[in-house]
Amino acid sequence: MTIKELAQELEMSTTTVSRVLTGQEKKYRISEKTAQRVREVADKLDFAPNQIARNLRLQKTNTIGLIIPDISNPFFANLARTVEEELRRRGKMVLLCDTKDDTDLEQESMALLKGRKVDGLLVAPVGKDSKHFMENTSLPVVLIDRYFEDQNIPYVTTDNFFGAYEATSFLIEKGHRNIACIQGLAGTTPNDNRVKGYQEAMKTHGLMDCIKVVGDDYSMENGYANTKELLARPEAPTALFALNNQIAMGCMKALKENEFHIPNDISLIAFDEQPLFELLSPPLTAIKQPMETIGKVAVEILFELLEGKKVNPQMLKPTFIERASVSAIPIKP
Amino acid sequence: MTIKELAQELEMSTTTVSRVLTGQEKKYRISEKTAQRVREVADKLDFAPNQIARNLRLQKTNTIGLIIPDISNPFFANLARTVEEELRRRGKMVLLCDTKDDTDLEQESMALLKGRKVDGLLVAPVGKDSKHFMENTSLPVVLIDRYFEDQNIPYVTTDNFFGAYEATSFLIEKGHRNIACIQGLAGTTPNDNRVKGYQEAMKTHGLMDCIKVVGDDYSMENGYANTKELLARPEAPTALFALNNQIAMGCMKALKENEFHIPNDISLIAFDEQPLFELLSPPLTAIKQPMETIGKVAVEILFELLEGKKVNPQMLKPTFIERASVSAIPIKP
DNA sequence: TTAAATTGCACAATCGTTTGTGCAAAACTA
DNA sequence: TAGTTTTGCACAAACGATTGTGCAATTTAA
Repeated sequence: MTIKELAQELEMSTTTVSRVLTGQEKKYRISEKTAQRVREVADKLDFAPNQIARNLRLQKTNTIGLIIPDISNPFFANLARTVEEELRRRGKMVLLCDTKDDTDLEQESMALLKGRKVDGLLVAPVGKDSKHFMENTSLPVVLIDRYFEDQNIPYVTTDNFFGAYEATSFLIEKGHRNIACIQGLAGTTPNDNRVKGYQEAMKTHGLMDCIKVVGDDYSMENGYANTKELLARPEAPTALFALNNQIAMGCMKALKENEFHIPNDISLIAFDEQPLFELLSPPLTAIKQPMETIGKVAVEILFELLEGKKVNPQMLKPTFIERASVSAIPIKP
Repeated sequence: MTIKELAQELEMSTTTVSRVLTGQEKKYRISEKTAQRVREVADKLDFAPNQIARNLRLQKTNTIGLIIPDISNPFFANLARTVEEELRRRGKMVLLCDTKDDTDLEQESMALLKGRKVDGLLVAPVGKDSKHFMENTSLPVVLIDRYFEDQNIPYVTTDNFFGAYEATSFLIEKGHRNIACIQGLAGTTPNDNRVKGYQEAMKTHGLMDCIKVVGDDYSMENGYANTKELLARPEAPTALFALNNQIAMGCMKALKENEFHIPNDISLIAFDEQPLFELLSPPLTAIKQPMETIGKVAVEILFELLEGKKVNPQMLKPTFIERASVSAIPIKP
């Protein structure tokens, strides 16, 4: 059913029908009687305007593209959830693209979404390459989680430095000295800031020489392989700091295989929280990123961008969740 | 840049340009020389046709709506992942709707997506109410996970009866008699079939009188509360069968609080697998649904529907993953 | 050389809306 | 009553693509 057919049914012009249905009856002086009748009949025939045609005419799709590296990672799944909710609340829908941590796919996704004339883009970039972000200046973009320091694209992220600093300090205060940090993708801002937080905490406590950063990927495999390698060293660390949830899972798998028990044989802290962490034996100490807030703020910023306002990047504080995966060890003299 | 401008640049009609760009040059006898030139210039100015306009003209959006109850549940997140991947491979994009287990939101989502003229719908329905599915007969729909027996809508699902039967039998063979089943939303097909599988296994083994089904929701809270209640009974069960991952998590939380140790004090099996289950102490025995296959098959069926073919519902076999959360107990005489 | 067939492209309608503008009829003013 | 203002609605042109059809120009056939 088109507006034309509806107009025919009503024996009036599409113009009038359209104006009533878009709530512009007063602006164009449609009589209340006519307006009533239009609404009534439209309702009865449950007419809904063709969005495609509207989009074409209005040059606006009320659609936002959401590009994330891996929706099966609870971190991003949670993000997607709040983003979808917020956008829907504001009358927009979301086109989802999963880039599988692949820069090419990310680039392709951006092109596809741009071709579909989305009103804006919410991107948790893979992070290694940023040039395609600069080529698409016409489209409002807000970055989430990972961002680019050398570029002027608004972003929302966790204060990764702070979180890592706090966690590392906690380990040190518990008496740990030999703390290994297993990192994710080097070169991406969250990773690098977490590493910096770790390093800074070590330095502050005079443990400059103990700094040990290994790994190169946000994956379980990376956590697994590097933990294995660390355990094989003559001076195995007394504590591990895994820079994301996947890595932490790899750590746990390796520890389990080698029969290293947490926290007696070794301590573990993970960046990123996950519901099951609480239920592990022992429960896993973690740094929780404020996912809900991140999603909400990202949408807010995007809307400000759409309204042509100036916006500022946002850095949100994470929460340190102390659980039983860290043991106190006597400080060696 | 519109096709009109491009045509002006080339000094020819939009007709010709369009025909070349849509690969119909032979059909309409455009000379190879002209075609070449069009492609060249289009490429140089990197022209991309406005999808909205195409959509309107072609009455087709190359977009599929994906409606799921909760993207933050790993089960659905994994589903979303494979669905997105498959659809992209076939040139479609996905509009995501999270219904938060709310029938009203589900209904609203369907209306929104229909208004946006998606080519088809992939829905993991909340499951309590199905009338809105019947009202939208015009749109190809494939149901995932939950479906409606009294209606003729194609679906893809796990063989829930089989999975539950197998798991329950396993417990019985290990010597368990007092096995409690904590269910999800009664009235939804997956739940009911799982319950039936449990019941059938009990009956087959002469344990008709031991059947104990409690609970009413696919949530952690439900698992938690009912476990607490079960433990408080004079005859606490020796094994729990949690009908999904969330419920299982609730069980574990309650068991932990009451200092019931798995598997010595009580055994636990979960319907649904999750990466972390393997890393628990002890690792959790689970029934794994073939998410990848489910996603792929759902997309396949949807495409057959789009091509106007007849399709059949699909029921896929789950995999039983035996781990250490079940203990053998001596059989009482 | 002329008629017929083929080649190469353009005109204009269409998809379903929204909206600037125009024009009667009704209401008001003097 | 004649002129002015207000009211109520419709015409037709966009938005940017695709496509059935028509019509010259060229090639082929006779």
